[in-house]
Amino acid sequence: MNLEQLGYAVEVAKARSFSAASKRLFLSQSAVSQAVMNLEEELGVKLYLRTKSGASVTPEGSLLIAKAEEILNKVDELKLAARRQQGANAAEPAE
Amino acid sequence: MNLEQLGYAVEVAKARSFSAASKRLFLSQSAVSQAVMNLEEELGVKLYLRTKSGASVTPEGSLLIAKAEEILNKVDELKLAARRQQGANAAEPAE
DNA sequence: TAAAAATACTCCATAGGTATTTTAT
DNA sequence: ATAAAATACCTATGGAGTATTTTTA
Repeated sequence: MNLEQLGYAVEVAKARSFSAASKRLFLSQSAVSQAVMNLEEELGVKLYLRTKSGASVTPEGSLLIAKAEEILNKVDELKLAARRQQGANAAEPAE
Repeated sequence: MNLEQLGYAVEVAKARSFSAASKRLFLSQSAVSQAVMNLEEELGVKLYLRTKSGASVTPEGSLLIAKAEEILNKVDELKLAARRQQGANAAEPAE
């Protein structure tokens, strides 16, 4: 499992389509498909129902997608906190 | 940034040493050193003070390490939730 | 049959290993 | 001098691309 996979999975859920998600992510459809498939395989859970008109999140998937979003939010928090630390250090040269 | 890096960083913080952490993680000292250095570079924050007797978390690092642990906990939650979904599906063959 | 998704390859980036060098007591 | 960490270099794995095939409404 990795953070990219989680991000792609969340984007597919939002876009309700692999190809649409891949455009939003500036990736190929194949990259998104493979990444999400690997994630599904690793988790042992089918996250989406694939249809001609796109992809819809399965009932089992929705909980997991929600948790993936929480993780990604925490990662953003971490990055923001790091940037604040940087700034704090730069502002206090001699401590 | 990736989840392995965060895991290594947390382990180094706990072990207060790169080489000790690498043993716990069943990795080489070099792998842990490189991974954590890359993380520090990406975040722009020095997470540890390196000394002969090991590594201690910097004041700026401690907040970030705590956030890393939160992320890893959420990831564990996700994995657990996935396992529960698997079991639930297996138990309900025809729905 | 036409859209969306999956597959088959190829290439490249990077994670991790071993061996070695640098650093700090 | 020595223990810990950093660096150099190499290999293998896997992520992403293009081209193609398979699926399904």
